[in-house]
Amino acid sequence: MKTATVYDVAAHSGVSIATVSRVLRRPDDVRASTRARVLASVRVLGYVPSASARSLAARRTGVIGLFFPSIDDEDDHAEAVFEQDTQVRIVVDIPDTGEVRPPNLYFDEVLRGSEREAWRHGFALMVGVGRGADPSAMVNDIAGRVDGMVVLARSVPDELLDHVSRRIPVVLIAGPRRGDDYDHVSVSNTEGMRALTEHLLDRHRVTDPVYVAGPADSPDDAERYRGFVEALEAAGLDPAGVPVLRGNFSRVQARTLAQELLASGRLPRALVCGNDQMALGLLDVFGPAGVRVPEDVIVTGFDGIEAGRLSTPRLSTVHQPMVDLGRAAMRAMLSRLEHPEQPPITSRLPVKVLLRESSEGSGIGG
Amino acid sequence: MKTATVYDVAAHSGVSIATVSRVLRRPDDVRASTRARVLASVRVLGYVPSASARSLAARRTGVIGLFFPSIDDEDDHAEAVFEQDTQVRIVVDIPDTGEVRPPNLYFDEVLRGSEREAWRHGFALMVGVGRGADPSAMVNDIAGRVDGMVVLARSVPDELLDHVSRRIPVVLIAGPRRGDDYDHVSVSNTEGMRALTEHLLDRHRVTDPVYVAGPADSPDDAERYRGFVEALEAAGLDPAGVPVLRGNFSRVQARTLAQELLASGRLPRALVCGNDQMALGLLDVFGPAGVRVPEDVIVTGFDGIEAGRLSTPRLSTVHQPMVDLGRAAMRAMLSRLEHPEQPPITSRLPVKVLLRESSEGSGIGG
DNA sequence: ATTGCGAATGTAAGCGCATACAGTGAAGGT
DNA sequence: ACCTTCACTGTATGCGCTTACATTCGCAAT
Repeated sequence: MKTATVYDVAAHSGVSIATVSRVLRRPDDVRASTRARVLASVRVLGYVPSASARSLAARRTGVIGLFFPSIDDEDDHAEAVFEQDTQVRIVVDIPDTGEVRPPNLYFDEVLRGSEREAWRHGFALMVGVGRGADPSAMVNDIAGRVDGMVVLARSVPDELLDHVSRRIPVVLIAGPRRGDDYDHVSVSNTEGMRALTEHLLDRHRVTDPVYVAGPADSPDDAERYRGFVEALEAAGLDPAGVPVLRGNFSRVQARTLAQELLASGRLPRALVCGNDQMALGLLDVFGPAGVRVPEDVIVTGFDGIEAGRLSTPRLSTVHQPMVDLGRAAMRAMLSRLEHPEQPPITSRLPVKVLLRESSEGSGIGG
Repeated sequence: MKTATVYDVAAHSGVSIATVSRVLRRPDDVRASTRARVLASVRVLGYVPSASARSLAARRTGVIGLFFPSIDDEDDHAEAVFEQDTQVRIVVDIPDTGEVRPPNLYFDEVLRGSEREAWRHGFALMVGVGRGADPSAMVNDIAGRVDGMVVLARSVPDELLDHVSRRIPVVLIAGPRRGDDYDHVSVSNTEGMRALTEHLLDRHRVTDPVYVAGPADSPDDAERYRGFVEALEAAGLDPAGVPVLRGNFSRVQARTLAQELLASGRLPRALVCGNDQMALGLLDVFGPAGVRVPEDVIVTGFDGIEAGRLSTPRLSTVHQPMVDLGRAAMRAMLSRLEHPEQPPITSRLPVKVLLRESSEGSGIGG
């Protein structure tokens, strides 16, 4: 059975294809009786309009693309599951502090926000996750299918971005600004970290904080570090005298840092981490080692991931509004599609400093 | 600047549009020198092929649709955030046991699995989340854009499903089988629950388990309950004599159940819950009330969500391979697209019983 | 130099729809 | 009775690409 087209519906209900099209797109332009007849045919024939044809004719697709970089490199362990013979396995699951699954909530939330905002405005969402070294094929593919594309962080090389942006508008989420040609949505990294650090300096009289940095090429981390430095300066401390531990945003690697720190024998009063994962990595080591948090050392993170809310002690951190990031990006895109000529807009979403037990002790109240 | 088309590229590089098309689709059919010339033009002109036109001409879109029901009805609280004046707010975040954000990890993971499998096979993914009462517009819209559609649980009414399935193949995830016309992927709910319950009955000599059920119309819960009953029967217990507490899968409501249970003064040896959320709700109440888990009462869940791995005590549960569910669904779809005539296939993914402290005590070892 | 033949390229016909424009008919005006 | 007007419907074109088929080219074999 071939799938039905406008022609089939038109023939079946005795009208022209133009009328069928009108019934679907602008029902009020068609007499009620005609409309009913056509809709009946649609039903009978199981007609679903081809979006390809429509997009081609209408010169717009009604789809927005969303492109993420990939963090979870768990990848190809997977085949085995499908060949399994038993339907149930029983496993005694011992506690461990490692990450069992990659905490990708970040993307998930951005996705959720975007998806919602897109549909609200009549757009569908197409998602792509960049894996491996060369996202260009995928990005190009998506770019050809959509009216606009939202790109996370630095998941796409500049050159490629320039290329696709000649066809469709591009909105960037987080990461650095690229030139000044794209709309850009991000969070107040600097302000958030500054506020958190100032809190430690002012309320807790910390005089020797140490910054636990992310990868050197992370623009987010750079912004956060800047906030840290600003707080130091505002408090009259010399940033040059404050040590920085170089991490890579990963929990595992942060454990190593913690061990080195313990081995060195000199613990600062506070460890300010560039993200939550690293902070959790420190906690993983300090707890068993008998180092009390926050009595012996204050630990703070950045991101506001769920795991930080469930850790012991719970993690003081700066919460980023991920869902809102997605929504804001989508709004920027919609605005851009409506007003193609408006100058690029940059928006910063506010963050929230969450003071919890890893800095405040159990007696809450900064 | 109009966006470039094949015609522009063809003119620019002095070939016909057919050759341009070949360079992009079947590069080997074109002489290397010509190919290079065309690619150069592509680059210069910023040409990105229109997927609409291609899909129309090729009679396939290269996109698979994925449709979820919505659980998070947090929805429209949201506007305020964008109007905020301050970039940072400082909040003393006191601990609470409630769910701060909806644990939608379920979908997230299915999505991740699907997305990955789709791209691996050269398909893009379009996602839709059904909100509100009438998903038909959205489903129809998606159906017109894709080569096949994966639908979660009972998010789409049968009638609509039948309609779109006349145009494209449909694969169902979880939920009940619909007729016998669709490919269907689910997990071993019954077997998993049976194995878990048998463990309690056999190893822990539980003789009076109580089942905490989900909503009466949940087919998943029904399957799980069946597993529970089978275990009882296998152990020679009469299922009719075993009480069932009716929950609704929510954590909040489960707390109420727990309180009623405490008020009644009669705690069974084990509470077997239809999902993790409810089990966590019970723990929320038992802990503060001084009821020890598992010493006073064993609590188990179902799903294997992250929160159950981070609770105190950690939750014994049956873990569903969500990512694999997504992948399996996508595989079923790809197989269907390749062999449209093959009879509908049903596949069940294995589950994993995770024994943790909410049933085993701290001295691990069943 | 011809012939033959595969490789490379061009020609042209849609794919299914939206939409500008033209046509039709009935109602209203004179 | 004739002209407008308006509401509705039909006709015809093209969106940008793929692909069957026709054509031409390069070059080895004759």
